[in-house]
Amino acid sequence: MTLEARNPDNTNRVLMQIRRMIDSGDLPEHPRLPNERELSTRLGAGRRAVRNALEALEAEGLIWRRQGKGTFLGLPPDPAGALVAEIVPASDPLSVMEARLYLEPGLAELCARRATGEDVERLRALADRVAASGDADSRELWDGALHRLIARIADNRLLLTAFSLMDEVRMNEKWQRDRQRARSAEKLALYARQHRKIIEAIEARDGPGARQAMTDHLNELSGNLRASMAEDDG
Amino acid sequence: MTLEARNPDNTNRVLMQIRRMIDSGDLPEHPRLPNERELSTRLGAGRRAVRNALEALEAEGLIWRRQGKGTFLGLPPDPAGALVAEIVPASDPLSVMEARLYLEPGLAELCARRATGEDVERLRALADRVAASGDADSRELWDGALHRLIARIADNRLLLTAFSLMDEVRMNEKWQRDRQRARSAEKLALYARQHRKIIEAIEARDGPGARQAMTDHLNELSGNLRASMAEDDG
DNA sequence: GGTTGAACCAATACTGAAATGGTTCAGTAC
DNA sequence: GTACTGAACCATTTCAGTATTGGTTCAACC
Repeated sequence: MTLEARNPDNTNRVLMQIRRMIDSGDLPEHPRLPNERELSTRLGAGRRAVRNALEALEAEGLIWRRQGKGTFLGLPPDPAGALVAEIVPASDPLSVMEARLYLEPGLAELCARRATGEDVERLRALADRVAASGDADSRELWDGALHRLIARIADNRLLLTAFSLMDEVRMNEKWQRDRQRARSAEKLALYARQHRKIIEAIEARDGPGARQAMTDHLNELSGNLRASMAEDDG
Repeated sequence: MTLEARNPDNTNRVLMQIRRMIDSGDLPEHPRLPNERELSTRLGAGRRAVRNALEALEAEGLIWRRQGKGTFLGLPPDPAGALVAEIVPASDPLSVMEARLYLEPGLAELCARRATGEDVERLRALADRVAASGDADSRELWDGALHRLIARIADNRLLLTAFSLMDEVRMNEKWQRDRQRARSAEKLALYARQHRKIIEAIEARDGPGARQAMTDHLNELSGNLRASMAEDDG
């Protein structure tokens, strides 16, 4: 045998193909990528080439992998998440939004103090994915990853756990997730601008600016949530 | 057949027998009791009688039961405790103080918005207790109660859970509790003034003022902590 | 150097049987 | 009616065995 064994730049070819898969977002089981063996056969490359490509994507913070589990889009879950889920209190959408308003601006401020250049690159990559996402599911995925990365970069274990607490509740309350979805292209463009502004302040090490930008962003989300709830009541 | 079906006070007899088992402590797998069916046959009673006895013991807090799991001596495991246990080794006094600085000012602001006249009275009573305490232990106790009440009045379950988490971690960091103790009468007087200022802002429904007053207070505590740590290093 | 294919390792998920507390019901004895 | 027994069934959890998946190593090929 010894079919084709040479494809000098297969790693890069596969990398770009997987990048396209991520961009288009058409995955059989959405947040999860096909396993390495299947990617290998489907893309006509060795498993080594596939793994090289995945390693690059993981370094960029676009995917995460776990032995025995699989490869997934976004950021890895907080290790304390399982424990956190045990104590999440029941909350209504408005109080969850209130908690976000009181937690995340502070996290953005700390993030601005502590982010490295590499961190900023990752934040940008995630913000780009939010903007490039065609469907609401992908947007939600990447938006969640962006906010979580800010919380992680803030680098305070207790505050990160508090964030996870809030995030768990938010994820569990599926009934109201639709409400937080942008209803128009204008809103989407606004969110993209707000994300950019937050990241720019972080890059400039402007803590108060990052805090303010995050506050503005969440106030916008909060307003939309209230409007959507009032709409249903009326 | 229909052997003995009457044992008019079987529940009580079984209850006492199980009590003896617990007292003597000779259980095959120690913290765990034999399952209900086995107890039933071994003690010559119906399962109903055994369950009645176990219900009484559970109400007393001597045992706890979980479907599919078993019956065990002592109190049920506390999920929050497990979370705290995981966070404590990964956190140092400064990061806990940082979390306080990012959580409590917001709680004070919410508190100012939501406190009733009765709430303010209770806050004042606690602040008086702090000021009147003669020893460091009781000061710590009442000071903790004051800050916790502010968090409760803020009336957001998520933020309250986050605060409780932080509070428990703080309590668990025994190695550094001495450091946070005021070292002089001047400091004590300053803390008393700061507490008063926080409560006055809350009473005046001045959210930003309460936030600022709490920030000032925590910054003072933070400065003392740093000074005490630098002292030990030098 | 990079690539391929194959095998093996280690962590995780999955499946099905068994164990366990929770519940209901008919029957029995007082 | 009240209390107890026995049996059946339900819901949750555990456990053991299997399959899946990423992680690693190796020989061979260009």
